[in-house]
Amino acid sequence: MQAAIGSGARSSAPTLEMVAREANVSRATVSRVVNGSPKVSPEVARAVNAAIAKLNYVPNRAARSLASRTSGAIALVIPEDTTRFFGDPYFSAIVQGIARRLDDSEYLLNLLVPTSDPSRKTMRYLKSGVVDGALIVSHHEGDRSLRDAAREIPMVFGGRPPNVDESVVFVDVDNLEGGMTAAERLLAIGRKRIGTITGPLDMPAAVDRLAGFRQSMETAGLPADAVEEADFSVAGAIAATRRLLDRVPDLDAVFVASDLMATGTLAVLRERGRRVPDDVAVVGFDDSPAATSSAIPLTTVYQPSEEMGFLMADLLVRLLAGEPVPHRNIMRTRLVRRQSA
Amino acid sequence: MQAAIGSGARSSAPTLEMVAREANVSRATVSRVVNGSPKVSPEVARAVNAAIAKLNYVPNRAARSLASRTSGAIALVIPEDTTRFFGDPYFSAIVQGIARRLDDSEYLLNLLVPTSDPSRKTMRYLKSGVVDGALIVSHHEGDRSLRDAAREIPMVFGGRPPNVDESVVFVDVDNLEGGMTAAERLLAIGRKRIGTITGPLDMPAAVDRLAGFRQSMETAGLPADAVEEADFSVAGAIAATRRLLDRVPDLDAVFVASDLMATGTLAVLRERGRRVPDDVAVVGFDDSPAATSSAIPLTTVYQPSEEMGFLMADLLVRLLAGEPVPHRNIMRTRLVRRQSA
DNA sequence: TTGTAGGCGTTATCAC
DNA sequence: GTGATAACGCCTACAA
Repeated sequence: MQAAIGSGARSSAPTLEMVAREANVSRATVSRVVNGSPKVSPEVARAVNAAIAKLNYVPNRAARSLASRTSGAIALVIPEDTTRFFGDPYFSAIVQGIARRLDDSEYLLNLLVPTSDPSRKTMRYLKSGVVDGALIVSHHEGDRSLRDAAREIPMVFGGRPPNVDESVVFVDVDNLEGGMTAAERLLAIGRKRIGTITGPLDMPAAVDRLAGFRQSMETAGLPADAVEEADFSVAGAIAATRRLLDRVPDLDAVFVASDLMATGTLAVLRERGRRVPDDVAVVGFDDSPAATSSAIPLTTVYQPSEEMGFLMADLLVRLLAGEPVPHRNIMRTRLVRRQSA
Repeated sequence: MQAAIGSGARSSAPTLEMVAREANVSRATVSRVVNGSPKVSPEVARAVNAAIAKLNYVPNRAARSLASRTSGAIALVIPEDTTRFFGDPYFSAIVQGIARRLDDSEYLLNLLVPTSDPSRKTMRYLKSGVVDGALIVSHHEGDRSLRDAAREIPMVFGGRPPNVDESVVFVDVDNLEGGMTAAERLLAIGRKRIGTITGPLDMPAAVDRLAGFRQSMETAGLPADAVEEADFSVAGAIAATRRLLDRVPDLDAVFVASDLMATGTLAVLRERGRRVPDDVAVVGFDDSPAATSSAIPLTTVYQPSEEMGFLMADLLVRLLAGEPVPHRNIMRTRLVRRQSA
């Protein structure tokens, strides 16, 4: 379909100029049509569009970018070990949602995977104008520089960054509510000695889930001392679960802060001969594929990961279009009952 | 560190012109220094570099791209359901390797996630000059158009595409050897009724692993009829394993074509009360994190996923630099013994 | 070795 | 509404 003339096809791509000639108008007019300017007469617009179709014209991104001082690209920043990032279905879903939203926009998605010195190189990059905006997923307390950059380049965070002010836009779920939901399920089925495996406590999501858990326990008049911190990885969860069982042998339920980690917890429970949910009930978090593919289907707290990604991208696109957008975008969680609790 | 002058910082970025003035040379000379041209006297180069440092100059990508007719970007094409793609540790590792290689190059990585009509839109995009080259991972028989595009834009495939000719460059592991390795382990521990769960048989990798398996079985004088096809997903593996067990009740070993799928197989075996490896031995493929985080650590066929990604990016970068590169890049596999076989 | 000058394909600011 | 005419920032012959 593409007018592939030998090997030089790419370099001889049709230009605005050629379209203008073909339609007997000026370049300016073609530009207006291409950019959907309202002040173009219908007939002329038709003629131009015909010429565009005939020549199979596609605007040159570099030229447009140079003249307009925008890049038409958005950065997806992953300040985390890639393997862990992509290995967690939660993030996969977010990326999926982002891609889906961007698919029918003009924006390109640039993958930014800071390796060694995250902040400095990444910041330079973000400020360099290579991208018009940035999407930041997962971030620890240390990423203060990234958060501050929100004043220089439009960005949207996935998950509430620490110490937010009005200048940062983020999408998150109500992790406090999520933690309470999990604890309440465990209480509802009559468990008394309930523990929890948390995420890294320098991450707000992990802190909030724990806080929700504690709150429910307190309300129920139960101690909330059976807490072990992990790092959202399977290996970390395995170690934490072992510590927890050693310390609290009479544990009869546990809330694990991510489904992926819960698979590790299930493995340890099995190795220790504890039946799930009979001896120890387990509630996860995410409702990711890990929840259903585990040995025992997980009862878990659903969070709309894919939609969160979609919303993140949507907010950024609107931000770039100059529209005002809400700063706090909190999505709701809900319990999904399966077999583990 | 960046000379942030109010809010207009980004738009007032230093240009070649300004550097030239600062160093008392022409723009051409600065350009030469920036692009590492050999024909610049040391003193002048020093002066220019000093000016660059002083002004904190960074070349404008759009302008460079427009003038040089290259984009400085590479596309990572994922012709697959994103969730499945990112959910598989094998792909995560490849992306990791790619990012690592590209990190100390000038190239940007563009994520291309074709949603609806893969070939046409993607092809248009690739040919449009938005990227200088492309990296293609995972692909089914249908992606003929993508493969043909290799003549128009430099690309490197991860995994051997179907019906390759000399024009396509790819990185792959010796899947035939891998299949044999797996089968031989099972034979070595004395199993007689050995089956296999394959990947989608429109993927060369799946076909080759099966062929290797069959070859070893034949050599051993054993039947290779206990074969069930799956799709590299956990859910698919679970279904396939159930079919296999129903059809071949006396199965005493199974080679599963990916670790991720093997976790599904383990779950089914457990649900059917078969002990692993006592009743049924299991060998996986990949040696991904899934292999060690599963309930029973998997004996598996290691493939250097991260290195494959690194090599893919490396080959493409060299290709773009005009260097000749080998077309077939086959990496070796090896058995990793753990508990499942 | 270094400088000059033209052009890369768009957008944007003016007049008309 | 439409059309000239500058930029936008850099690369690259070609000259010097």
